Parts: sequence; structure tokens; C-alpha cells
Amino acid sequence: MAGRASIKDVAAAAGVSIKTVSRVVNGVSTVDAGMRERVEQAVRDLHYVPNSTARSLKSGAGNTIGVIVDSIDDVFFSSLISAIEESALSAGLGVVIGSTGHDPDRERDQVLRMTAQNVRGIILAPVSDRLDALEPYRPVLPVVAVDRKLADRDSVTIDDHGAARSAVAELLAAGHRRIALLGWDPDFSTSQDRRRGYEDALREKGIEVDPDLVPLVPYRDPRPTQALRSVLDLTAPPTALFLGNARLAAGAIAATHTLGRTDLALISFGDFLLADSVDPSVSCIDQDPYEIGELALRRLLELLEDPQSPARQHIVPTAFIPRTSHTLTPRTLTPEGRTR
Amino acid sequence: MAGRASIKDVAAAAGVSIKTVSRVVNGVSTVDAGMRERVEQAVRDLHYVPNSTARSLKSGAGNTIGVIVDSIDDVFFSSLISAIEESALSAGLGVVIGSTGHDPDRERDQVLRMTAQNVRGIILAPVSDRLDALEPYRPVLPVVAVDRKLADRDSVTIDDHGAARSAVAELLAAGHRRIALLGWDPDFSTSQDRRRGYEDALREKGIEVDPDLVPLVPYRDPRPTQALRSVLDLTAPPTALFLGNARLAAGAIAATHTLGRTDLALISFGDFLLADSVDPSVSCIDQDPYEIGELALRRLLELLEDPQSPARQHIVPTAFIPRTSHTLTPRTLTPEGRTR
DNA sequence: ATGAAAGCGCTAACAA
DNA sequence: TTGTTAGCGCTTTCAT
Repeated sequence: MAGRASIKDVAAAAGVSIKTVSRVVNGVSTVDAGMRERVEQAVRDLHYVPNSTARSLKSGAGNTIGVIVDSIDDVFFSSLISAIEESALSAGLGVVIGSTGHDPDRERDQVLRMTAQNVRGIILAPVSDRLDALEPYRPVLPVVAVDRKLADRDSVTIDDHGAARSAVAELLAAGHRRIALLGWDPDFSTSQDRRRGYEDALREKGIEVDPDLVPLVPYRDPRPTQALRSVLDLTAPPTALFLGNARLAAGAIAATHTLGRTDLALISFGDFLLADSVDPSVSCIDQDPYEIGELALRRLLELLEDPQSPARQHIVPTAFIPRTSHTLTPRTLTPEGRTR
Repeated sequence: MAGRASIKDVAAAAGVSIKTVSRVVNGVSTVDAGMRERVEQAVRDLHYVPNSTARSLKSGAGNTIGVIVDSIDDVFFSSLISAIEESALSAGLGVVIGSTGHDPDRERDQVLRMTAQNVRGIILAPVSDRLDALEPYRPVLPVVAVDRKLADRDSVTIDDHGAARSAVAELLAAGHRRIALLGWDPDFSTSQDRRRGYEDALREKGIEVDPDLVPLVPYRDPRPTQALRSVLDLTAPPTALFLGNARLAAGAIAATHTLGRTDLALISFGDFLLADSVDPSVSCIDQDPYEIGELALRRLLELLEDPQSPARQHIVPTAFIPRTSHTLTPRTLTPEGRTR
């Protein structure tokens, strides 16, 4: 027996028909006890594992779902995937993953690859705002978007605009008037929404938006020292920073420490490990990737049941985690000497 | 057309035989230009995507590999998966993931599930030290273990014992005699190896091992405040900490800050985000998950080519990243007053 | 250069 | 209760 045993081998070994083996393997009750025993013995002897590929070819539906994200080693996405995998496992579904690197072409490849692999449904953090490649499969291949919305599709996201606006409002309440937004990247709709929230908060206070305080920081740049320097070197530098995403936050904190500028007030969009251990501890807007993942999977399962169900945009609430960094007052109010 | 188009639909639409469609789709050159054009048009019209499930049923080999780890949201493993996915993609292979929660039964389930899904090979962080369930498939289903070894199988790991020993030697060189090991968990072979390294370093200096300094810290405990307290409350408390894994490290650092005990010398097994931003910055043993992932995949591809290739244990070198925390001298040498 | 037919492993009718 | 037959979508002989 070179390769793996097939249902045929088991049937031969047990001296029954393949259908009987099929029944035993699938737990159909109408099988004679003696036969069942013989079959089970043969299964054990031959280490038979049913080929779910063939199974799904027959039934037309696989038993996996696809999950596509920007990058797998982003803490937000890895937690999201983790939550999805856990829930999927309890639902008896396997998980195929793919990353896009936020590249629309690669997104298309991944989506088609998964379609070819006959996944039951797809959860994805979309790069493009519509997935034309998947339109023809709409009736048979449910899609749930996460983190970012997708035209005409179900989604599980947060209120980026509102959360950003209230975070900036906190900094304004602490007396700051020059607030930099670090982590703006026009390639990401979430980043755009957060920028709008930032601007709206300023405008509500009658403060003019200064584009110099919103440098472009490409999402993948792990250590935005450059951008931080550029705003601090302005003739009217900021006294507070709004960090537009958690990935950037860790790097930005590191940079403030390197530059000795721990006097800057801070709020991070997204909590991160050690946020409460650095000094000053970093106040955060918290979005829960596990909750988002679970909801997305639950919704996908619903769509599997009822493919006709109209698309729903689900907004998961965020929480503000007040720590120390958002309470720091502007340097002009604390004029003691400072290095650099 | 309710579901997705099949090769048959394309053949009918183009007015050719299914074999011709197959040829065009697979890029076989011996096809008349006119026919090819007709087929390609039909493919576009019908949004045809070849069903790789059926394809692999025929050829006997799928085009995915399985990756099984303890938990997907562990930074080490998510980086590992990320590296594997990138490399797999370039090799034209999809990635199916699964987590074990370090539970042997669940490991078995995942392994069998993937076998059923007809993966070409499996990369896994083993829980058990042998995988009997997979033995019968040895000739057809290559396995590469990562992070931990697996009996008689290929593996890509680091020298846990040696790295731990030299880290502890650093602390000894700084004058410490009471060094606690935080993060010992007998369920993990790596943890056992690291403990042996710790003990050997002490013994080489003629220092007796004190089991009180090695409390059990279950791996998943995210915030080992309890264990830290227990060693600090000893009548002869430690002056230095060796943090046995990166996951624990972040939590332990947080705890030292909470307790106001930033005077403790520290080395972490495993680098982590912000390790160089906390004060004092944390010296680390660095193991590169990307390198491990890439090597594991490369080895898996080799085994796919040559299943007879004898098992190899690959050891990836670690690096010591000296920052501040390992240079702190014992508190007895710096006897100024200290809170708590 | 193209097509007909068989079969990969499995399950859903239908028979026995 | 058990077995036979057909067929899921595709590729692979083997003809043509």
C-alpha cells in the first residue's frame, strides 16, 4: 500500500461494499453491528482517513473557508484569524489563509485561488472597495468583509470616524491645540475615516487643520522616526500626537523614547502589548479583533444557511482606555527645562 | 447558471470538447489559435475558474500545505505563518492553518483533518513528541517540525539549551547570584531545554540551583504577576530575572513596572515589540521566526521532491541583543533606598 | 490537433 | 440492511 488507503481498500479488507464503509464512516445508524465492527477494524488497520476532497467534489461544497488579510503578522489580523479559526473549528470548518500585502492584484489572485479551492465562503479585509472577480459567484460564495467595508457586501467594522473624533476631543480637552496625526495613509479607507474624524474634532473647536501635522506614513513603515521628526521640527511643533494605528504606535512610542520626547501627550488608535508599561502609559482606543472575527464568522455561517439574506453592515463598538498619556498638558503650560 | 461554471459549460459555450478547454486552461501549446480564442472568450464570459479540488482528486496531490501551531495569535507563530505563507505562495501552494492550544488530542484532530483535506505536506509545532497518527502516511505526506523536535522527523529549531545557558552566563557575569527563571512550563520541551541551560550555567559557576527561583508559569498565562511576586517575596529574593519566553516577557515587564521593581536585571528569551522602549530596555535572545518559517518550507519542498530524503535536524542560530537590562548590577551593590 | 472514454474517492439514488 | 450504478469536475490514455 504505497499511498493512503481509499474507501475501496477498506471495503476489500472488510469484505463489504464501499457503500457500507461510507455508511459506517459517516455514522449512519442502519448498519449491522457485526459489519460495522469489521469495517471499523479495517479502518484502523489501514489508517483510513476519508478524502474530504473527493467528498466535497461530490457534494459541491467544501468544508473550508478562506480568510484573506493584509498581512498575517499584524497583531490585529493574527488575533482576528485566531478567533475565526477557533470558531470555524467548532463549526467543523477548516481555514485557508492568504495575505494581500494590500496589493489589489494579489487580492484578486488570492480570491480566485480560494474560489478554485472550493471554499464555502470568504472573510476578507478588502483592498479594493469592490470585488468584481467575485460578483458572478455571489449566489454561491458568501463574503464577509472585515476592518474595511466592501460595496454591497456584509461587513464587520468599527466606527473609525467617530472613535478618532472622540480621541482627538480628549486631547483638545487637555488643552492641546497643535495635535499631529501620525499614521495617515490614503491607501487605507480606515485611515481616511480616522483622518476625517481628527479634522472634524479640530473644526468643532474652531481650530484650523494644518496639513503639516498630518504627514504621510506608509502603513508598513514599522518605525516612523522620520515622520515624528518632521512634525517636531516644525516652527510650531505639536504638543500631542494622535497615533493612527496600533502597528505604528509601538514604533512611534519607541521613537519618542529615543528622542527623549516623552512629554508629548498621546492617544493610540488600537491597544497594544505593553501600552500600559511604557512611561507614560499609552491611552488607547480599543478595537477587539476577537469580537470582530467571531461576528464575521457567525455572519458567514448565516449566509451559508441563507445566501439570499440581504447585506448588513455591522459596526462593533470601540472603547477608550484612559491611561496616562492622554492627560499630559501642553509643554507651554509646563515650562521647566527639557533636553533637546 | 446558478452555481459556478464547470469545464463542461465552457466547452458547450465555445463549441469544443472539454479536453480542448482543459488544454487551453493548462496552457498546452498544441491548440489551434482560433479555438484557443473561442475558449478564452467563453472562460471570460462564464467567469470560469478551474476547480482545483477536482484537479487534485485526479492527480492525487493537492496544492495546499498545512501549518499547525499552538496558537495563531502568538507573535512568534504568526510571524512564522506569515513567512511560510509568503514562500508557499511563490511556490504556488495555498496554506491551511490550524491551532492546537497545545492539546495533544486537538493536535491529532488537526493533523487528521489536514490529511483528509489532502494537503501535500505539513509544517507543525508539535505538541506530542511523536505523531503516530501520521506514521502510515510517512511515504506520501512529508512533515517538518518547527520550534520543537519530533521523533524521526525533519525539524527546524534553535539551540534552546545553549542560548539559555549563555544568557544566564551574562547575568552571572554582571555579578548576580540569585537569578529567577520565569516561564518554566514542563509541558513544553523548549521550556525544559531552557531550564537545563539555566541550571547548567549556574552549576558551571558553582551555584546551587534553588527550585524556589523557578516557579511554574503556565505558558498561556499572559500576566505572570503571581509568579513574580512569589519569587520577590522569598527571604532571599532574586536580583535578576531570566524570562523564559517572549510572550511572558511582555507581561513580566508590565508587572515589574507595576510593582516598581525596574531595578531587576533582565534577559528575555525572545525579542518583542517595544523591548527597546521600556526603561530599562530589555536585552533579548533573538530567534527569527521568518528564517525558521522559510527554512521549514524550503525543506518541505525538498521532501516533496524526494520523499526518501533522510530526516535532518536543522538548528537556526540565535543572536543575543544586548540592551540595558542585562547590565544592571545586583541591588546589594547599589544599596540606596527603594520603594517596596 | 482534437475528442471519447475511463477513472480519481466519494456519496446519492435506487434496487435487492 | 446491504449493494449497484451513476456522476461530481477534472485529467489522462488512446484513438482519430
